[in-house]
Amino acid sequence: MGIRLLIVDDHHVVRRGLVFFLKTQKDIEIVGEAKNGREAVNLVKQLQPDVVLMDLVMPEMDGIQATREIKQCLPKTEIMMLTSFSDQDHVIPAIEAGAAGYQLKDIEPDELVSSIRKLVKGENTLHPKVTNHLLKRINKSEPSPHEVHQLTHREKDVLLELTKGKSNKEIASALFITEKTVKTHISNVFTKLEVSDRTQAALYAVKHGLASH
Amino acid sequence: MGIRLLIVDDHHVVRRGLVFFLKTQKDIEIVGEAKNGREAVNLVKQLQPDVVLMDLVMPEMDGIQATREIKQCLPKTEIMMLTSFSDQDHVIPAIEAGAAGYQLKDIEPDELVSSIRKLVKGENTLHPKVTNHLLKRINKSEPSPHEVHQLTHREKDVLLELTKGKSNKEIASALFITEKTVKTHISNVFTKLEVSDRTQAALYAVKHGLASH
DNA sequence: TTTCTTATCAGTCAAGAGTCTGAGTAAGAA
DNA sequence: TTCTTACTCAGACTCTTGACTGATAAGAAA
Repeated sequence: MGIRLLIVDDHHVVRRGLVFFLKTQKDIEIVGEAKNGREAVNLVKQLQPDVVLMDLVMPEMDGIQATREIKQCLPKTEIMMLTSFSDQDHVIPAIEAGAAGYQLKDIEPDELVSSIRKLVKGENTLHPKVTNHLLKRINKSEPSPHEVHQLTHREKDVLLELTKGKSNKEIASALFITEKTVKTHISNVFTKLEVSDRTQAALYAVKHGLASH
Repeated sequence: MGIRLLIVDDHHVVRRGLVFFLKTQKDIEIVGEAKNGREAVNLVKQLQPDVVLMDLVMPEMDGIQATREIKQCLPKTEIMMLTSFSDQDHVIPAIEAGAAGYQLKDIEPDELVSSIRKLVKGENTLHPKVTNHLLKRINKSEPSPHEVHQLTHREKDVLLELTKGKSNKEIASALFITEKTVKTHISNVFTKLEVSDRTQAALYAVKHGLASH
């Protein structure tokens, strides 16, 4: 019996490439392809593959959210992240969402295959860079870069305007409130995000995908 | 005689995928692979391929710079950009650098092949989204988003520190100059980038890939 | 040589940013 | 009802920013 695999990537050429290569492996059976997270979730429910090869950044729904939903419905499905991002801000949420593997796209194809095989045996395979981040994370036991989610609705509104490069006065008139109120919200945002000025807040926001980078 | 093709992409799986697929095409001969711009330039000089399939974002040297250098040495080499970025800030410089084709990675593989064939016949093939940008660009004839390149070396240094969220004082001690000098540089950066404060400058920098986003 | 560019620094000044304290209102939870 | 949270606003105060003017020195280009 082969490994039933679902491929998820928004780029057609990448999917086609993976299919072409993985088809040469006798013990792997590609049961389907999806071009975004939403499609992936639906197809997983329908096809119940053993392993999902999941891209991270995709339109409609990203790989993190898709992983979360898949692990909720069908927790025995193994998710292997395959992406080009190796920074903490992508790695940690992916692992937290339930990905059992995390490989970078510069991986040797042969290694990719062997890590897929390890995955079904219950072994987790992470790229060295990724492992590094995890260790750092555990050692420091950071409060997690999720402060954005602790922002209130209004604070997010203000932050969004801020990331457009607007001044307090401009934000005030955009949201129909006074400059004083804007200042209050912004101060709160700063403490929640643990930054000390608007530039840092704006950079934080675009880095963590809050703004329309 | 087949089309001699060089594949340039920093992701191994992408390269492998393209090779696997393109090998099925009888009139295409893959003469080599490169994993960054610098390798690409060297290999082009050595192998003299007809067409280069070029990724945009790569370590060491990006696709734009590589295209520029290749077109300078061997102008008859046709460059096809194959990337996932369809925004103006990537498209325009690529075209200006001398790329004759620009396709997105979500292209149908068959279409990719046919656009490669068109390329050697001298026909330019651009993705519809890309064409759109070009038309807009011509109509508006914008001053071009290239102000970054007009920055002096020192101004770039300062801007880089700025995009780390540092204050003028912090930038000053990081670069071993006074705060006054930092202010001077920053003011110059603002006028060149046509922004009015540091937040906008920082956002501009990360958007245009100057910082280590 | 002269001119231009770049990098350095200073002084002044107005405006903006950010903090702190305090306070009123509305909605929802306990 | 009471308590809490979110949103709103104000005054006072400090510090940072950014513009403007002007100056010096080194090096490249004309």
